[in-house]
Amino acid sequence: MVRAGLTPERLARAGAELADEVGFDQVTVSALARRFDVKVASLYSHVKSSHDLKTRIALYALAELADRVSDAVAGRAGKDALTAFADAYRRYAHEHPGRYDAARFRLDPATAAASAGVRHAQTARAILRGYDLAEPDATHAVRMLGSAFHGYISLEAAGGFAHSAPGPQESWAWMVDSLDLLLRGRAATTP
Amino acid sequence: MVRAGLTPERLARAGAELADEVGFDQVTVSALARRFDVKVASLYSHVKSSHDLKTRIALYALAELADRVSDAVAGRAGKDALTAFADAYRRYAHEHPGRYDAARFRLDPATAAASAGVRHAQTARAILRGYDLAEPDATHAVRMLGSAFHGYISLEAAGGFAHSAPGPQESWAWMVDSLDLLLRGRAATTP
DNA sequence: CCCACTTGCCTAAAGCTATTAGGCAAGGGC
DNA sequence: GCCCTTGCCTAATAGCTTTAGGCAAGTGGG
Repeated sequence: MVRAGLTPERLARAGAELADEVGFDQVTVSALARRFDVKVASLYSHVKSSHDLKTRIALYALAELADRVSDAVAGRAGKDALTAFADAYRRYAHEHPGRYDAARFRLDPATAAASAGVRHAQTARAILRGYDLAEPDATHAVRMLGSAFHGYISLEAAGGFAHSAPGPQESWAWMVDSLDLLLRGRAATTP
Repeated sequence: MVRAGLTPERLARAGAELADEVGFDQVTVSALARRFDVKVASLYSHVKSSHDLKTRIALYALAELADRVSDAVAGRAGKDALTAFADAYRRYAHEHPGRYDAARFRLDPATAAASAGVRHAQTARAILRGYDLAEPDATHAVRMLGSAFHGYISLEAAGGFAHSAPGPQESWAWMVDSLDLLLRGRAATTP
C-alpha cells in the first residue's frame, strides 16, 4: 500500500487548515485521519493524543501569528505601530478563525515558555517604546492592550456586535485611536 | 423506584455547578446524569440535546451575572460605577469560572435576543451616563469596555499574567483607572 | 544485491459520549 | 380506587479516543 507520509508537522499544519474550516474545537483526530484518508489509529504514531495534536496546532498558529505581527510592526513607531499591531491580530483572526482560536489554546507553563508566545510579548513591549512608559506602567499597558484587542476580536467573532450600527470597523478604529490617546496621556502624566 | 425529580431548571442549575467544578466544556449530559444518579437517557426527557443543555446553563449564568452586575452598579455613578461594574464581572469570573465561560457560550440570535444579555448591554450603557458621551461614541465605548474587561478576565483565567510581577490586581486597577480617564477625556473632546 | 530491521499504517478491541425508541411503573386527577 | 400522563428505565446505534499487536514498505549494512 502507498504510504501517506504523515509527520507531526504535516498533521499540525493540516489540523490548522481544518480548524479554519470547521472550528478549532471540532478538530478531532478522526477528522484529521479522514482528511489524510488514513485510519484513525495511524495518527497515534505521530501524536500522543488529541491534546497533543491540539497543542501542536496551537504552537503552529502562535508562531505564524507572531511572524505576521512582527512583520506588520517592523519599521513603524508610535500610533502607526500600534495600529499595525492591532490590525495584524484582527486580520489574522478574520482570515484564520480556527488558528486564532488555536493560538489561545491553554498550554502548560513549560510549553508556553518555549512557544512563540514570548515573541508576542516582546513585540507588544516594542510597540510601547514609542510611548515612553516607565515600569510598572509598561507592563500594565501591555496587559491592557492584549485584553482590549483580544476581547474585541473574541466578542466580534462571537457575533457580539454584528448586526447593529455602527459597524465593527468603526468601533475598532475608535478603540485603537482611544488607546493611543490614553497611552500618550499616561506617558505625559508619568514623567 | 424513587424519582429523581428532574426539571430543565434543576439541570441547568446543577450544570452550572458542575461547570464551576470541572469547566464548562467538560459539562456533559453523561456527567450530569451521574451527578443525579440517573441513567443518561433520562435527561433527554428534559433537555433536547447536549447543546440545549449548554444553552440553558448559559442563560442561567447570563441572568445571574446580570443580577450581580446591576446590583453592584445600583446607586453609583461615574468612576465609582465603572469600578463596581468591572469588579462585578471579574469577581463573578473568579467565583464561578465555569458559569462565566457558560455566559460566553454562543447563542443563536433569537435566543440571545431573549436572554439576559440585553440587560448586560443596558447596564453598560447606564454606566456611561456618567460620562456624557454622544452617539456613536457611546456605542464605541460600550464595546471597548466589554472588550477590555472580558479580554482581561479571559487572559487572566488562561494564566496569561499569573506568575509575573506586578500582580493581576494592580494591572486591573490600572486599566479601570485608565479607561475612566479615557472616557472622561472623550467626553471633553466631544462637546 | 539482498537481508534484516526499523518504521508506518493497518486491524481489532475497549471505553466513553450522544441520541433515539420503546417499556413499565409512580403519582396526580377524577 | 382507577386511569393516564409523565418520569425514568433498558436497549441499541453511532462517533471519537486510545491501546495492543501485526504485516509490509523502505532503508542501511554486509
